[in-house]
Amino acid sequence: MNHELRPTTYSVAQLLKANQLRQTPIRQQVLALFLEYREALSQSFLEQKINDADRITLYRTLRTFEEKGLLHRAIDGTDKIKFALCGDHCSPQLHQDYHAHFHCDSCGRTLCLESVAAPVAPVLPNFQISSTHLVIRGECEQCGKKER
Amino acid sequence: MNHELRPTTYSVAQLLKANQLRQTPIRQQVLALFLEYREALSQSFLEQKINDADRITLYRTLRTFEEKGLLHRAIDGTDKIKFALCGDHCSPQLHQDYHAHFHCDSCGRTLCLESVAAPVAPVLPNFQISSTHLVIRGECEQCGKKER
DNA sequence: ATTTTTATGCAACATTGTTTCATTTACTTG
DNA sequence: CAAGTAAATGAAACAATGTTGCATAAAAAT
Repeated sequence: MNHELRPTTYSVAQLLKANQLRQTPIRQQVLALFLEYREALSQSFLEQKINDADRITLYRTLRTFEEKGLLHRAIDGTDKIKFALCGDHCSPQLHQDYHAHFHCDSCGRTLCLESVAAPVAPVLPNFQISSTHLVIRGECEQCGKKER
Repeated sequence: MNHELRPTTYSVAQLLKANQLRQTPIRQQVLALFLEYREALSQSFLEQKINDADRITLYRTLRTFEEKGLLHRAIDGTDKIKFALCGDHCSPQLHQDYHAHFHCDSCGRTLCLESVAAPVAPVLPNFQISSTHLVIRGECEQCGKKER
């Protein structure tokens, strides 16, 4: 293994290898962007960032990552599908999202609020609950500053 | 006014009138379905139920109802947009969803859990919070019964 | 009954989601 | 390190959904 790689690249390669995924340019770039932004990203955002990426490839890359337990869908209340890096508690079988997601109605970004836990599932007789999600909407720090 | 109308139809007319909307067959049928089901409905569902409805008309009807404060979008974690009847606390200016939404991964229905309140917005410094949404996913009562 | 206002449905187009298949590329093995 | 193998990619093609402009039809107002 090449030990001269930069930390980010190193992590990307590590992540791919750990999930038995091939090291391809597209996958590396996609993962690098998720590591860089650390927030939920949409496919259209990735298309803009990686200009030599075919949208079909991107589509499949995201689903492959999801299947492997590397990414999960972030519910943010918009009609756009977004993915976020999974924590260690996610696996191919089960995606668990213990934190809340904040969606900024101004800039459209979706942030993972690691510090805000989604509430424990309330008791619902005869309902089988598999997950709960807390979505918070409003205006983020950055957008609030801009307006002043 | 025709006082021979059935209760449901009566409510529909009332609701349209109260929101300064014209009494048209499509609008009446759409509203009647929301009153009948009392859960979040997608456009495709409505298209199936009202077979003489043009999808563009339905599209605009839903948005018009939303603007008027009659319907709001229900966040259920799927990529499909769903609308639900607003409570009295909604207005054209502000849609407020105080209750949780339950999405059944088996039948795809989205129920408004009037008894489960969405948590109060947590404190997030420098974030302007406009709404919080609690989404619960799993298997509903009906689907659970079927499997046994 | 007539006018005015609004809703409807068609046409048209953009965007997104999704599959199939031939080609290329990454990994494996000798 | 040179095949061979398995998998990823990109092109094509199509479905579904989102969205607007405009002529016509229908509802409300007069």
